[in-house]
Amino acid sequence: MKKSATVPEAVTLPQQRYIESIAALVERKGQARTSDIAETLGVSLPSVSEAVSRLVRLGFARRRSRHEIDLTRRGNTIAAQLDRRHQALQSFMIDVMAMDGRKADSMACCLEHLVSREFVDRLLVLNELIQKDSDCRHKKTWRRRIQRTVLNQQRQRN
Amino acid sequence: MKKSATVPEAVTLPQQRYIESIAALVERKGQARTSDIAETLGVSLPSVSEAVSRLVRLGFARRRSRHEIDLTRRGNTIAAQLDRRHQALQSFMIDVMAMDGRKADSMACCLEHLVSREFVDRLLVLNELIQKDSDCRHKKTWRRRIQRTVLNQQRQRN
DNA sequence: TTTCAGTGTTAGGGCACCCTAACATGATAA
DNA sequence: TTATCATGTTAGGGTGCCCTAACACTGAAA
Repeated sequence: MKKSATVPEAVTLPQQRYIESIAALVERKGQARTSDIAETLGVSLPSVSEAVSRLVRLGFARRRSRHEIDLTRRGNTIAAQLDRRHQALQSFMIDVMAMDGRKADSMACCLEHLVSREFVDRLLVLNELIQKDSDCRHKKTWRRRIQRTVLNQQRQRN
Repeated sequence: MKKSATVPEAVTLPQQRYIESIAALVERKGQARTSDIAETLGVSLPSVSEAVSRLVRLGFARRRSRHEIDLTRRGNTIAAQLDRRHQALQSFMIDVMAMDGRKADSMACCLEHLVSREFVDRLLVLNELIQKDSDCRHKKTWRRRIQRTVLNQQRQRN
């Protein structure tokens, strides 16, 4: 009566990346193939093969034919969540913190996997408040201040 | 002439957690023992034993005696970084987004490992701008607005 | 039909982490 | 001094994730 070694309670971070990648490929090309996933994630074919099998076993993905992989309902739910989080984070970083678009995107790619729903909900409200702040020029001012301060800091460090 | 399997370029996320835990224990009790680390991280003793050996091998930790583990200069640098990031994130979540202290803390614990220096720098400036915004009652207003909106959303979902 | 890219999967290894069981060690009580 | 308990480490196993090498399948030229 031993407790099974590792209960797969949560979808791991790499698994989330695979799910995202499949969702993006299906969206963009209508289908996701092993080699495409490998390419976009910068990983070998066997790694993808193995990971996809795992996702299928866990009920997140499906093999529709030899060359077509897609997501189940559950998989799609996760992909949608990640996308929402990504958008919220990226928008905050770009619009409020004046971060460079590419950096914001890659940062969002990291954080989206960990951020809680509540965090994102709150962030979205904040984004909007700052955006729609009509009687006050804070957004622009702050962006400038943040940008200037950080650039100065970086300059001093070099 | 094969490329060695895995180059340990980056300190992994679990490793960062061990480093943090050691730093906290040294700070609080003057020393870190295997069992204390195991307790604070909720992990078995052998796991700690193994992890500490790894950290020692990688040059982040040191065994000063049978029951004393501490960090090297490199280890301390990482611990300090993590602490700075944690503070910045937590303060943002509590003071700006009106999050509950405990939730903010645990969220910060996740994010601190992934957030870039630049992100933190910018966040700190934003925190200050909102804090010191004397001519404008935004901070309070926004906190209230965020709090109210999110609570409403949550209520509607249940 | 035979052959051969292109695409995937299996086989076989490696490392990080985590666990339970069993063993070692050291300080203190008997 | 011996018995004991607290504290650690070793042994032995699992899973996830990644890789290279070798093998399988399929569709389209030769």
